Amino acid sequence: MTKNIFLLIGPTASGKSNISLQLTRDFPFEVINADLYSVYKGMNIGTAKPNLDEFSSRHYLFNKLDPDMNYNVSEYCLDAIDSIEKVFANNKYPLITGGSMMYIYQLLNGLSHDYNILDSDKKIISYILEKYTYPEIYESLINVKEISIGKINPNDKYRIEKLLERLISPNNDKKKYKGLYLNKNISIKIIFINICDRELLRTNIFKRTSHMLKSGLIDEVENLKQKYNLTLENQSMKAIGYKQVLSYLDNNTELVNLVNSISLATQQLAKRQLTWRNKFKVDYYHNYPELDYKALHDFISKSLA
RNA sequence: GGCCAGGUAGCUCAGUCGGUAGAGCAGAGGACUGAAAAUCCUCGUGUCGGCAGUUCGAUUCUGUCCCUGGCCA
Repeated sequence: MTKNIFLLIGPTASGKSNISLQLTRDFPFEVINADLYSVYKGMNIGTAKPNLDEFSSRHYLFNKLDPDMNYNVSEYCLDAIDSIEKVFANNKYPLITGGSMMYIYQLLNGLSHDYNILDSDKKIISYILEKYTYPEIYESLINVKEISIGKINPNDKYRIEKLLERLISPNNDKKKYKGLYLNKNISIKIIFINICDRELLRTNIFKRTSHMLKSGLIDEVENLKQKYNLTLENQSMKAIGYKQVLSYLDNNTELVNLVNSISLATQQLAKRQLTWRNKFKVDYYHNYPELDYKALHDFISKSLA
């Protein structure tokens, strides 16, 4: 028997959660979260986390970590595989839902290396980063055969730092996780929520942001900050909504500016998430704002037949 | 009403010693292997407030009018 896995992916604020709630009522699905920040406990308003009680089935990888913990793609892939196996063991189909596109992409396509960064390595890296400019480091890495510089731009500080980590870390050549696509027994169907009206999405993001603030986002952040002693340095606090509220609490700027800065960052995120559609083998486009549920329902019924 | 400062890209502003102009932000498109809600790449024609004058040529100088802000009455 072929094992079916469905992915419901798309930009933030496009309605993924509602659709997935509806789908768990109509199909034998169990939802596996693919939103990085919904993995964290207590981050509810700002991540627009669905009300988990409403799922008519079990759900996975929500509220798994405390907000002072770290997470990464590698851990996510292992957790997601584990969850997928549990869903199949339960005779249901996994519905992987979320917008952390790189996590989803690597879950499908695999990770090529296994490496761990030691604290002593981090010190070396930060020393290098202080001493040289990014283009200088880039130049020095071009001919290093252990790593591939690929399409990385000399100004891309994030990726250059990652290259250094990979180079300096031990065990950096073992195959680690090969990706769902290499498993011949499973059939993957990708449903992508495509945005046909960006302007409307923008309006709705602004409304949603205002609503989040009315619903107590500031209190949510303040409570988490106190409970876990969080700062902008914590991985969880890099989330849109959370980082802006943290600096709002520090600087006491106007509330209007807070709404605007969160909305803007969210809109820009949505655009980047949309661009990922170029890299996925999409089986079905669910068009926003129409979101024709009947057509989606038919597509899934056919896929399961 | 008088004086001063401004009116240049959707926004904030540079600039042109006279040869029709460029940054940041916004916006559009794109890339994406471990902190990715991150990071980075590409894309700039706009009556340079209106009209007139000087000039081969004015967004730039001059005059005048309009608008905005400030100060003084």
